[in-house]
Amino acid sequence: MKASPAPRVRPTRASVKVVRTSARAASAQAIAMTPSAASAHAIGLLQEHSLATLAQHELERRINCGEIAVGAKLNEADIATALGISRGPVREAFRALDQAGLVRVEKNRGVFVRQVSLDEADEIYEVRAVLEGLIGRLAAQHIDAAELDQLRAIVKKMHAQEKGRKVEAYFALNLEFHDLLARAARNGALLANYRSLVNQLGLYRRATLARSSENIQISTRDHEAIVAAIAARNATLAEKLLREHVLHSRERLRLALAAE
Amino acid sequence: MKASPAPRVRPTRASVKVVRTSARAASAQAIAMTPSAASAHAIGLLQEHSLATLAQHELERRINCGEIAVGAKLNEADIATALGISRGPVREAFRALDQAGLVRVEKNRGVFVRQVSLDEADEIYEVRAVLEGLIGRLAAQHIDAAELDQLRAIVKKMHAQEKGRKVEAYFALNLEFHDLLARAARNGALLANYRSLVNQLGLYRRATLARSSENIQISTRDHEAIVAAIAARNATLAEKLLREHVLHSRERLRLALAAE
DNA sequence: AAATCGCATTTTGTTGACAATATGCAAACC
DNA sequence: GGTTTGCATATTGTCAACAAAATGCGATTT
Repeated sequence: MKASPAPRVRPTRASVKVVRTSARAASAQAIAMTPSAASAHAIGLLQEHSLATLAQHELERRINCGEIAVGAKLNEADIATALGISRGPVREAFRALDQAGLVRVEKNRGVFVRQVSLDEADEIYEVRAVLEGLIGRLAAQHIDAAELDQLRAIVKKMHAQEKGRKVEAYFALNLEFHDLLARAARNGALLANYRSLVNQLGLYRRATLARSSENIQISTRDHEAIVAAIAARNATLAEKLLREHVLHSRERLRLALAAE
Repeated sequence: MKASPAPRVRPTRASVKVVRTSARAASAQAIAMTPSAASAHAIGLLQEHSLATLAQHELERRINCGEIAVGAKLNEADIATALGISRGPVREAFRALDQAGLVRVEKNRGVFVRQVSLDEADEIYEVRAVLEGLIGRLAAQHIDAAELDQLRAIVKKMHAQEKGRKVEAYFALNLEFHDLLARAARNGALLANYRSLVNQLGLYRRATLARSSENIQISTRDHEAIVAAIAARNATLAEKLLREHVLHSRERLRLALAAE
């Protein structure tokens, strides 16, 4: 389910009609119910998440962290009982995940975690490169000081990891770096498409292997140059650097596979 | 969750096991069942489409052609009875459409055809511009002679429409032109993302109005230059022209709205 | 008269049951 | 021996009923 942060107009019955979550929370505060931040958060979760979206996110998590193997078959009944729900919401989650490119649904046969071949990964990387270029261009124009600081902090942490062999930690930092940049571009459609591609790239069967062989030092140098270009508000350079950075990543991935 | 440990490659009974649809169809031909093309197509449809995907495509069609208004509420029960099915498949279709960005699902309130604001349309156009640029670059490299001919035929038809006021026909040709180009790029991820964006742009509330005020002559000149660049295998020029073509379209859309 | 409250109705969320299809094994057949 | 055929099982597709929430209207209160 999408975020739909905005309008929510619904003009009917303006008197009784509340703007829902926000107005509801506001009135609760006005009456001094003072719900703890925790319970308020829980209420928000229940209001926003149906069992279907819950199942969707949980499956997404398990697929991304490798808990569910690529290519594995997802049994409706098993998943339903594992999550303590019925098959209906699980099926709905499957449809969303299929559209997101994380699983493929074969009628009367089942749903399988999508396999991304090397060729497909190449294709995805090529699209990601131009999107990332656009991210660089827009981020250079729209990023604010706080975000720039966060960017620098992430690069600093990357340096700290450089010597240690904590590849997983570096990988997480890398994701954080690029997602922060994508948000700083201030373009919702771009952000959604970027995240979708990254999600699908996570499916590439040997991604784990690739992580370990990625040349962290080079990658970190890339990141430093990118931050510098964005801090200097040089949109053209940021675009170029980010696009090339993605293509370099693809090249490193290819070399790592060839070296096997 | 049982986790289905193994990828379940299904190696068992290699003799009987078929690779499904393809092998099935092949064996049918081998036995000289010779099903008529029509019935073979029907069988394929039934094998591939569940009621959920059927509902999804039907709703997509009705939304795209304006039969279902932007912002309209989609009532589960109504749609189910209208399609002659139950609510389950309809709900599954909703999840897929939500993920595709065509509708938004609000828990306990219903699903609504997504409203795309002018700002959002701008954002989508900006993403589409870089994707279309990549399409131009790749199409210049990979397009074959038959596709080039089709491209030229479409442009020719556009010229024929130029004088007539058949805006709808021109609009359809325009879609066909760009989709053909997107296919010629030979990149599945790019094609999927491109189509998703175009689909969402179709939701822009005044798209119909914009079509009529779009300067057809300029647009057709753009198309001719694009075809020329691609025929000359000039990837760099094709990329530039297509990106600018999209941005010009956005500009025309903006002007048409401002003139209201 | 305006706002609030309560209740009937409508609509969505979830579930369990049933039907249709595919899968896997064993017997039969050449 | 290898292939086909039939049947038991498992899994998916669809449906209808139930539960929960929201909506809309009218009564009540101030």
